[in-house]
Amino acid sequence: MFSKSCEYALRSVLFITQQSEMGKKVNLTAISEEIGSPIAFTAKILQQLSKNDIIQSTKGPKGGFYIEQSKVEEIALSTVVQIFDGNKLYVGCGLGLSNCDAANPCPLHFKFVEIRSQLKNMLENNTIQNLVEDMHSDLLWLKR
Amino acid sequence: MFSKSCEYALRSVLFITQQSEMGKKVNLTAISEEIGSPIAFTAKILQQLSKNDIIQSTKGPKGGFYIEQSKVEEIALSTVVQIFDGNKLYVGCGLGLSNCDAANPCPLHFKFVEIRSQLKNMLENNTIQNLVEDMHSDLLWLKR
DNA sequence: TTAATTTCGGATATAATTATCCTTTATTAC
DNA sequence: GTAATAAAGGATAATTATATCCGAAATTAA
Repeated sequence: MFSKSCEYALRSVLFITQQSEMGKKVNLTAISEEIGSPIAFTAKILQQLSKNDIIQSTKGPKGGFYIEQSKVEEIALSTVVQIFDGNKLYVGCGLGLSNCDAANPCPLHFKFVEIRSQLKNMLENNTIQNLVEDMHSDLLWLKR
Repeated sequence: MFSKSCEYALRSVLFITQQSEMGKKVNLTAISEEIGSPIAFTAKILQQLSKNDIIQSTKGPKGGFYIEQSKVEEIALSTVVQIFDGNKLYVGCGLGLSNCDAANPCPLHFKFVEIRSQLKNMLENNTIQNLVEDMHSDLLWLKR
């Protein structure tokens, strides 16, 4: 459904948010261990998240990654997904036809439209905050 | 959503079905031209479909691919998707966590479960026949 | 039997994704 | 200022998905 990059990004963001809420910065090593992702690859993901202004970072000792509360409240999951996977997930034809749309639908068109719009809505209507709220009951689930 | 292989497979099956209903076999060249797919790659897809007993084939002049009416009526889209993409589409955690399930859910778990089950149901509850019925009004949509 | 047509199957090539390695830059503490 | 820590960024490697090529096998028609 999502690319590995996107999955790692979402998990990283959730972990960073959890730690930021406790006033803690986290470094690359801690993140990749916590979310069970390859460390060097995760570094690239975090760079992307940082460049796209989802998370913040500071270099040097006591440095690491963190996220501002305003971002936590404002940023939807769709924003993160967009950065890594674009909009291919909920845009385009289920059969891969480039000229398929409502006016000229392939046989699967309308069946897909509803499912995709639900997925889109889910990602657009849930902020990072919404997810982290659900996390508090169980802190173990980020490990793979 | 689906892999290229899976998309080509679904489109091939639809075209073959359409032609089989008119009593015609179709060869590789015709299929790849009709559905707009790379010819040699499509050959591999058709081999897979044939080995998995979705479609039939005969070699030699006047040979080609066709599909039995019983298959058209019985085979669900999920069967084709399963062959090429396995069940990764509607199974497993949205965040890629291996130990995520209803008993130990990640934050996205229940939000994904419903969307995925809809997708699963859509693929399981629609036979090739169902799709081809929708095709008759417009024969052009398979071209990409 | 020969030639033409068509699928089958193995080997290989290309592209995209995932992943690693290493050097540079910034920051902190001493 | 030196050493340690940590992110940033460039180069490269490994893996998977996508795609091509070519010869073999089967079938048909003449």
